[in-house]
Amino acid sequence: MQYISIKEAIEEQIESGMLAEGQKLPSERTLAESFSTTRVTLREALQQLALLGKVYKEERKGWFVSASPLYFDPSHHFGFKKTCQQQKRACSVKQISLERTLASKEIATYLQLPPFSYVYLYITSVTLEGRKVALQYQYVPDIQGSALKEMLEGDDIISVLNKRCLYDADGVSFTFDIAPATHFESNVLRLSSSSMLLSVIQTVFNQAGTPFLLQKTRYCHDAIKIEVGKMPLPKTR
Amino acid sequence: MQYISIKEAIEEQIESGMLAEGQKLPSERTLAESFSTTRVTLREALQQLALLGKVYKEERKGWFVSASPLYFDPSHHFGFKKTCQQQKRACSVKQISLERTLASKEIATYLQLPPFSYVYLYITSVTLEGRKVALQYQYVPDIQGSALKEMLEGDDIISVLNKRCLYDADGVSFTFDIAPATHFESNVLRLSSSSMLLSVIQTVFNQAGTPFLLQKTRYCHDAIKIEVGKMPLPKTR
DNA sequence: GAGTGGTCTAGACCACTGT
DNA sequence: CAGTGGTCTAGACCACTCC
Repeated sequence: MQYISIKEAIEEQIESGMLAEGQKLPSERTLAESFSTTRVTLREALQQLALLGKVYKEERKGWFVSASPLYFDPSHHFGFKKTCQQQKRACSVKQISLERTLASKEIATYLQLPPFSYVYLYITSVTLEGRKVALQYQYVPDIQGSALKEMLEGDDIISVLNKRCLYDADGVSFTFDIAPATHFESNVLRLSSSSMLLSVIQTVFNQAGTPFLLQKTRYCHDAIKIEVGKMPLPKTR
Repeated sequence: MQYISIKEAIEEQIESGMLAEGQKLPSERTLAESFSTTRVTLREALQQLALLGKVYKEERKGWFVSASPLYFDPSHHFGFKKTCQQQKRACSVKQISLERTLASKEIATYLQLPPFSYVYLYITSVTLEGRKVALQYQYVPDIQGSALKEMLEGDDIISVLNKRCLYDADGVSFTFDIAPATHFESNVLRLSSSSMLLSVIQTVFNQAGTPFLLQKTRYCHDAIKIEVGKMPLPKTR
């Protein structure tokens, strides 16, 4: 198993600090030659490292050393901005689109809406220290959704909704999954079309027990780790 | 992108019911010939399907169609047995090993133990309708751990511990992650050494707020889905 | 023993990136 | 335009499974 030893060799380079966080690895051809092997075998080794979260790949750009992850707690309704502030990470959340659309069956079920309901869909991207690491789809029922029209670039969706209706801070349920990136997601996050992304789907309830926000976060597993019901771990950066 | 259309062709065969749950796919060589391509490209297509959770692979056995998943809620301390009963799935939990061992740094941190503490490590495998789909590592501090000696094959660890100390049903915190299977895990679950497994790490607290059980579940993502704070979804099987 | 998946070689062409 | 990653071909040998 040649690719195992190649994996370990590159891993050691990273652990030892020879390759810094965010640094680009040499080209696949160069690396393959270094290890006297072919690109196929080399890519196998890199894919192992990607699974481990040590490296990641940008479409047609190359392979990069992963930075230390952000810890995210989906049992809160905090946005990424607040989470990043707490962990002293430089993060920016950018609007991609905002539209009113017919709720899919899945969305309607989560939000307990009747058929043919409309929802507002607010899509944002999350950039952590220069790298796009997540996409967020936020679905708001039509009733409160009109509040979003007043929203300004950079506003937190929860803050805006909070002006309209109070919510119960404990009222969050969530789901965890894994799925390959869609075409849209690959484009935005600059991933290969084959990349896998993890998903967290959070439903936020108001005090009456009615769901009023569905938040689906699709993220790169090497960049964001899920920590439920814990304080963020002390970081070593 | 030939592998995309191959992926979709096989996917359609599965969705249409031509390939039943648990059924073995034809050999890679046969499939490659069917699609007039090489094994490399074909395996790319199958890996995509594996990411989607539609198929899975057993080491040196071949590719199989995934069955519908079990929904597991880590915010409870229910074992798999109870979860399976609720969802009317045939599941068996089998002991692999039980030993007293020095707590690693990670385990000691989670269980809030001082250095050089001993823990009991109870390892079980979870078989869902004939397929091994998960491994569980359960760590119990030395104090309560001796109770495990009385445990019989098939006993639930929580039930046994419950005789010794009461616990607070809400006192569960947990973490998600993803990591490649270890050598041991590949062997037990019959996976390729390269396979990725999802992890849930649950810490169960007693009424005094002291952690008394750490439970790490390593599972195949196509076979088990995480559902937090929800009732199991209605199944269509 | 035939067939399988696991691993690997040594190329190739294309679309795209960065300069 | 040179170089890169994305994709693909057409083989090969080995260890293992299944019959």
